[in-house]
Amino acid sequence: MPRIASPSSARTRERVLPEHARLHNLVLVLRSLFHGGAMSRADLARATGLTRVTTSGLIAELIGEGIVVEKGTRASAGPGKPAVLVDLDRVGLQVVALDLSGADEYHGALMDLRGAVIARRRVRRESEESSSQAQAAVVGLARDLVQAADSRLLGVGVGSPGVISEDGVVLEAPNIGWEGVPLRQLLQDELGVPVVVGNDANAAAQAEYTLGETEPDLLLIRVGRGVGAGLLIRGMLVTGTHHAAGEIGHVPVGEDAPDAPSCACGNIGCLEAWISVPRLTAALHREGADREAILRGAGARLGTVLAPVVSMLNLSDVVVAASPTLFGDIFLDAAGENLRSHTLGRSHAEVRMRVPAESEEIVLRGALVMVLSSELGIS
Amino acid sequence: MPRIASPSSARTRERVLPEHARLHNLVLVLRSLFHGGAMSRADLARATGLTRVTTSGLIAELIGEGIVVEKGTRASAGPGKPAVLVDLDRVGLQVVALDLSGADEYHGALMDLRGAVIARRRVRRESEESSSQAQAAVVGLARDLVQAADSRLLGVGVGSPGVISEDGVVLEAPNIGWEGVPLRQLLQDELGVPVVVGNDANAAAQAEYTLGETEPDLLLIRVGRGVGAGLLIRGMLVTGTHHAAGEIGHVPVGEDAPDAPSCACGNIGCLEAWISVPRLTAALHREGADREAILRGAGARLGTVLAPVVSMLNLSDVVVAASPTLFGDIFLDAAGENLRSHTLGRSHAEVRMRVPAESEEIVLRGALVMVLSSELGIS
DNA sequence: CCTGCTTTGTAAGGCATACTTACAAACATG
DNA sequence: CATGTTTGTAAGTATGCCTTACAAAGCAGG
Repeated sequence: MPRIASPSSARTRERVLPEHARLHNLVLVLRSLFHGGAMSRADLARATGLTRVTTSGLIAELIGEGIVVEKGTRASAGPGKPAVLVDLDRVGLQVVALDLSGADEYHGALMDLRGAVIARRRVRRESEESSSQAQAAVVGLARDLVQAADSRLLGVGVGSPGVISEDGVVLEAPNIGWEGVPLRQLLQDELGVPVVVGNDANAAAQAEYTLGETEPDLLLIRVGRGVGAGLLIRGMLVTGTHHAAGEIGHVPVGEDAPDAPSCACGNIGCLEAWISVPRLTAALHREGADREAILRGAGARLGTVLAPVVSMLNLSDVVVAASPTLFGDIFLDAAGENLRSHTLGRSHAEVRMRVPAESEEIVLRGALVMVLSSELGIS
Repeated sequence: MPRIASPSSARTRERVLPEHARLHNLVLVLRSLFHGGAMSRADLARATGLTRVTTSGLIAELIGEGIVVEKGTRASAGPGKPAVLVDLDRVGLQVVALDLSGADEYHGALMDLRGAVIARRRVRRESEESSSQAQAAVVGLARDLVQAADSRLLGVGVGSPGVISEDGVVLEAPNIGWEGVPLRQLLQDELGVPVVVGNDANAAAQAEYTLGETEPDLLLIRVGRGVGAGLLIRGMLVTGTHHAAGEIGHVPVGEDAPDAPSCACGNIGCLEAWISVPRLTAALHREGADREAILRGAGARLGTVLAPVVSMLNLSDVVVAASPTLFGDIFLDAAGENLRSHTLGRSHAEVRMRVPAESEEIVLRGALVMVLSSELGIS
């Protein structure tokens, strides 16, 4: 069962052989099926531009690999031979998804390609966990879910906080206490299935893009213990020169304000110090706190930091994935207002700020998408 | 003479046929030649991974089209049959490049592929020029230079201020008074050669990337009458949802400062109001002005605006293309200091701020690169 | 009911592309 | 001067998509 080309390998600066063309076209068929749903070979041919003959050949290969299945004939809607529907095996293929970004637990699920959860596990994080203890906990969680699979397992996807290299090495994740942990290799050796590891905010952005209906340029902000962001440009993840794209928690904002908070990093007025969940919660519990004013203020700080980014990238879609109790309409409206007032100029920029659907599961869904992308080329 | 595939057409979501593969490999050969200089067919085969046989075939086609020429045998450096060097016809192929971003003139040049200027023309802009007068002036400038070509002309590249769509329509360019001018189509109809039109800052960024030795992620800031930026991520231009990426002139910064300037757009503290050439010049000529303090202050404003962008994208290379008399070391150091102090956190970010080589000609060189990219796939 | 039309899916043969193998040409070196 | 090395090309093979042709299976109208 050869791994289908990832889209990045198609955009590469390397020579193209006939077999590469076929891989590209296979991915094209898979994408069409994933986003278009069950359809006939003839439908697929029209969707991809390939001929019926070629499409049939590709589908035959995919059926042979167990990725695509026939779904019976379509209730005929006109003249002609009735079509046989084919589709991705959305329930027969399974993926293990891990979300390591929780404040006090590791969360994982066994899912099918629809994102339906077949099994779920949570592992509490110990308060003073060592790096290797954390690794053992994550490996155990993954193994448990891999063993729960009762059908073909495509792979394991992991969304982790921190800075993560392209080959799945966690370069630094202070929240977990990791530094230079080759998590992907480690899990793959332990489990014997393909593993892909990525930053949690990046995973969430990919989930929103692939599973939702969004612009190809998409910014997703995640607020938890820290503040992180995932950014897609033309559907492609922006990783940055040192894999640290999206690390905006320590940009100072309003650092001259009288109430500017000091940050754990030593600076004053870091975005994280204004709006992270612990800091915001603490501010709200202070004596005589004006809840709405505090939330509005926090939202405004986020808007101010995002304004240059949104202007520079000409974004129109900003998603805030965070606990809705804190980051609800008050916060979001303030952020949006401030963002718009700071980006107006003569631009047509109509920035939309919104909350993602099912934000609770968004990192798990992102981990699923990462596997779909690396194993099947779907994005 | 078929137009060679642009790299963007290779990354498309369309089916791949054998001929597309060949086009891709042709581009690969051209890129290797462009960046590697004259070499033998065998060298090229090693550089691209293609076989000598295939490489010879591709080169034969390129020689047939007059894009590549043989440059004689190499002074032998070892045993074996001496190699015949081939190279892009760097002096026999010409390009017309236009820079419309000047404050009081349109500037154009006939160049060879090395960027050497063969002919140069400047057209003064009238102070109260209408849209159609400006169009006529640009068409005349282009025609003049096209007629000056004494060898094969690859095409015409235009770097223009303003917001420009992918198909070369100037959606809005307040400085020139254009709105919805289909400049690419217009010039192509008039001149009968391929034309490509792009934003001036984007052109400059492409010049720096393709002609210099930079990271694939690159931000270039242009300061003139306004402030604009060109951004490359993985060597690909970021255009934004409405083609307005890089329009950062009207992001407010330090708007609460006592000396915050008001902007023509009606807001207060727009970046452009702090650092644009006219505004900065005016500030320096004010009674009792402290030149260094003003320049440092302006630089700091730029650094503050860029900090969220640099953090979000994890950039390491920021280029400032502007008049060196105003935007020299004082300005640049202040910008860099402020940028670093606003992005430090725990990131390894070593942001380098620098001035491009030959910044006077950078838009012309960018226009050249745009033609190379669209006609030959070189980037 | 039957013929004709439409659509689906497959089979056979052709074209394009890159690869492998083989070889001639030209030069350096011992 | 023979040998080995490198370059560049020729001939044949493998892969992949295309075009053309056709069987299968249904609807529609006479």
